[in-house]
Amino acid sequence: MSEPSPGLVSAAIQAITQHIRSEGLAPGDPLPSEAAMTRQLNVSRTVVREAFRSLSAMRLIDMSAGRRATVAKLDTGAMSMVIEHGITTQQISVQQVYDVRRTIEMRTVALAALRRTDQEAAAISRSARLMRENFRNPEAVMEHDIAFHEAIAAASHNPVFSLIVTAFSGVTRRTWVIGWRTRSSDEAQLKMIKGHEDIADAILKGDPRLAAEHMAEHFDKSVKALIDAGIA
Amino acid sequence: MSEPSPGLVSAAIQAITQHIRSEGLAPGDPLPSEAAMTRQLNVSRTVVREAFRSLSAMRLIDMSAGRRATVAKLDTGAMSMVIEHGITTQQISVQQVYDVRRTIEMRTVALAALRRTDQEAAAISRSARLMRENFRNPEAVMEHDIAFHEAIAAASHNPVFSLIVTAFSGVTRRTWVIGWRTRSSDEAQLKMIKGHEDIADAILKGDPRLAAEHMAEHFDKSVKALIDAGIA
DNA sequence: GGTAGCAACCTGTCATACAGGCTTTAGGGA
DNA sequence: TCCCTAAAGCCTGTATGACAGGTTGCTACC
Repeated sequence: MSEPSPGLVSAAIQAITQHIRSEGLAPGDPLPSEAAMTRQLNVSRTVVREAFRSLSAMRLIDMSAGRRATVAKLDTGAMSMVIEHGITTQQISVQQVYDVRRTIEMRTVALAALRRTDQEAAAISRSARLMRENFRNPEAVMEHDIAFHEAIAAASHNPVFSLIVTAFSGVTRRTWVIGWRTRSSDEAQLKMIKGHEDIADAILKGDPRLAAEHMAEHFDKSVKALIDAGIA
Repeated sequence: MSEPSPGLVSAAIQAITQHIRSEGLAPGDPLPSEAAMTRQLNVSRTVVREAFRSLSAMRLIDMSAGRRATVAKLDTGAMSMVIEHGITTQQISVQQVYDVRRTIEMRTVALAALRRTDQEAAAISRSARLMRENFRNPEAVMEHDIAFHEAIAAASHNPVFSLIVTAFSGVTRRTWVIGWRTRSSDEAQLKMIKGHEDIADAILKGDPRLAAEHMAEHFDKSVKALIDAGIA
């Protein structure tokens, strides 16, 4: 991927990912030690370390002192960093993120309705219930809200959806409270929570169309709330 | 984002991203030098360098010899690495990627039909035309195919969509030829190219519904081709 | 006033050193 | 013989110093 940007570190990164590929390594499998890689590539340990560290920052590998680096399980680390970077440098707007979320979650919710296990349906319902039970504590409501959406993505049984949805959670944490505040009355806030319960019920019933409808409504109201609050 | 994984490097990464945020830096703006960061954080240059290098690997910053690091424009580098990692370690399947692509591109194509400039519409049509003109050269067809989808994402005027679509391009490059081969006859191959032209025309006409329909058809046939080829 | 060249700064890479975590193994005790 | 302990040997985390080569800005000369 991308040109061999002139640099030993980039080459080392390629070599490591190439090693994972050619050896067919799975998550948890150990990688060569830094010393071994140093000899193999004939570069200094500095270069090899920077390569390992870069992959670790992207969460493609796990590093810890004393142990060799291992292949990592799929993790949203890098993706959320990219999204957050885009937001903080104003290259993407919160509204644009919500449009993407809406697009994706209209699908995850439908898939969840079709594929969810009973356990997954229960987890989704539980998050919705916890939103209501904690509704005097915005922080808690937010966390259950986020968990709700991630649980739906997980129930879609497509880890790529989970990856993307989870990557957006960081942005959500920074803007959620704004939307909450625009729902100034208890009534408005409870209505928003009701929306989540409706989604959970539709998933429980296994009705993808209904679930998608409720999800669409939820997003439309959320975006409206953000716009009312002046988020460009 | 994520726990302060015990480590000076992680702390340094946080400090740098925090600096970008608090100073409100925009793409192209320079970051502190390694030496400055070394003093500020009171750690060795080794640590600071690994932090910078990690951010550079994620394409959040640009580094080059002699110059200070600068804030980077939005780039798909990290995301495509994550996706490729998921594929090569068999944590996600090609079919799952296609499902996500279908979901997203059904939206980008509709947005493109509504928002595209004349220039963007022309670029999309051109890619489709180049597919036909080069159709004896699979490699070229593939590249124009990829460019076609990226152009549509760009015309959606939502960089997050572009980011995601482009992140998938690497996977496409590895599997595209498989789908092409299952279309064994010239007729079948030209039919697939016709599908792209239909999409381009719908975008040109500004008909989002028609564009989405053609896109759906395109993906359904592509997925079918992959399944026929035995891609799990 | 303009320009060439030098000085200062910056990143890229290397070598070395040492602290501290982990694993394995050898040895001793039961 | 078996188990348990402790030391040895790898391994990563961090620090320091050095030098090459690129970049930039300033200075002094023309």
